[in-house]
Order: sequence, then structure tokens, then C-alpha cells
Amino acid sequence: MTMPSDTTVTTWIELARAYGRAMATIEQALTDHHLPPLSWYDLLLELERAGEAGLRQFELEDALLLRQYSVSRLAERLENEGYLWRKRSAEDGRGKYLIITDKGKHLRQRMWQGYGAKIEEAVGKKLSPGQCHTLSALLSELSR
Amino acid sequence: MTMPSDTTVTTWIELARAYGRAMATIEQALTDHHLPPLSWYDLLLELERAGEAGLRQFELEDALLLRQYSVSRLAERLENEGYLWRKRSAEDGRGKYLIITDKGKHLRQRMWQGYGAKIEEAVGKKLSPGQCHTLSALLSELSR
DNA sequence: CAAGATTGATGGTTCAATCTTG
DNA sequence: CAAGATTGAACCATCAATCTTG
Repeated sequence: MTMPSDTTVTTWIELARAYGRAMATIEQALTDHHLPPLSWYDLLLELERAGEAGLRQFELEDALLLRQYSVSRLAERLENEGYLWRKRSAEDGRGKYLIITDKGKHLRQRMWQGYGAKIEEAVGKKLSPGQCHTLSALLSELSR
Repeated sequence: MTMPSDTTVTTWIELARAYGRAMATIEQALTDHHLPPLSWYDLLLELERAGEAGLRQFELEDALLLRQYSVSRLAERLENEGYLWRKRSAEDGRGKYLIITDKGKHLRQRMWQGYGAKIEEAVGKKLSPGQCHTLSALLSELSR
């Protein structure tokens, strides 16, 4: 079992710190505006991209890095608030399609106002476009 | 209110993805070995560095990116398991010092076995030392 | 039995209110 | 009143068990 070098550990710590700080800034902005957490945004964005057809719950697990039951509970909350509806699959009786409502599209728009501004504050204002490209490329290596 | 460029948004998404994947790998390894979550490790490491004198709870808020009540509850759990003890401050009757126990030092050691190996797997094996340096430098810009 | 999804119970986080001391 | 810390209540995440359909 190989242990990490100091350089590797430092990189991990900086990654956790940078993510934690940016995330705290963003979540704070959302709660200040009485808006729901980021996970709601992520789900709504996926559904809006999927269009009228919607998406199966299991298709969202990878995209949102969530487990089956987390997707289920998240979808339940958004459905209760009228931001999406669930349609039983015709082909496969076990499954459901999640479909965004107009109210859901509207919420995503409102959330983007605060969310986008904070991404700019936490990332865009601190790095040049060239630095962003370099950073994105290195981070994507970590997700392989 | 300035909105972020596509490049900026991509960088943020890659950051969240890279962090999420690495974190999932690490937490999974800890639960597989019936070990407590990473937040316990972070607290124990800070206390071990602080030595016999210990640290005040409010001093840990910044280091751990936690709120006052989260530090309080986290410390309570570790104290209940015997990994640290709390000493009332002599100078300031309002405060407490958190001091790691030998049992706490031992737990931190055991956690490092799995934790370190996964940092190597999630970061060290995917980037060269040069790439690590570049990545660390860019990430630290984001934490300013 | 396997895959997709849900749910009861449990434990952790968070907010707001509170307590204690400076 | 302010600062350090704690706590009840409400909310969210997680595990394991379960339900339904293929």
C-alpha cells in the first residue's frame, strides 16, 4: 500500500479547501435569498436539458453523484413543491420519468441569478481565462 | 451583477466533480474499515499538532470550515468516545480547550492508513509531481 | 433472482434560541 | 451588550429492508 507524497497531500488539501470555500459562498447566497440548496438546481438543470421526455431516476445517479434513495427523496421534495412531476414508464413498469414543470424552469432561472454571480465571484474573478483552462484540464484528470 | 463565462462555469463544475469523486472514494474506504468520517480525522490532526496545550473551539472554526455549533457537536462525539477531553479555560471562563488523548492519537494513525492510501489513489496516481504543483497553486488562488 | 424505486429508523447538520462569562 | 459555547427542534442523509416488476 503506497502512501502519498507531501506534494500529493498538499494538492488534496488545497482541493478540499477551494471546494469548501466556494461551496460555502454559493450556498450562503442561496439561503440569503430564501432559495433551495444547489442539489435542487443540479436536478432541475438535468431535467431541463432532457426536455419533455424527462429522465429516469437511475440515469440521474451518475450525473448528480447521488445514490438511488437520495435521488428518490430529492425528487419527492421537488415534486411536492410542484417543480417536477413523475410519470410511470410505459415500457418498464418498475421505472419513472422525472419531468420538469414550468414552475421548475422558473425556479432554476431564479436560482441561476444568485448562483451564477457567486461562481463569477468565487472563480471567475480570481483566475484568468488561461488559468481556468489549465485548472479545468488538471481537475478533469482527477475524475477519470 | 456580472455573470460567469462558460470557461468559468466549466472550471467550477470540474472542481465540484473532482472533489466529489475523490471524497466519495475516501469516505467509502473509511466506512469499509469501520472507521469514522473524515471530519474526525481533521479535528484530531489539528489537536495533535497543537500538542498538550490544546486548542479553543473557536480557533477550529476556520481550520475546519465549520460553524460554532458544528465544532461543539463534533467535539462532543469525540469526547464521548474518549478521543479527546475538554478543559475549561483558566483565563476565560467562557471557553474550553480541546486536548487529544492517546486513544485519539492512535485513532488518527489508524485512519491515516486508509486515508493516505486513497489520497494516493485519487490524486497521486493521476498526476505527475509537476502537475500537482501547478494544480495546488491554482487552487490556492481560489481560497484567497 | 435482479433492477428500479421507495420507506422506517437512525444519526448528522443546521437554525434559532439559550446559557454563561467578559 | 458581545463572545464562546451549548441545545431543542426541524430538516437532511444514510443504511438496511422492502415493494414491484422484469
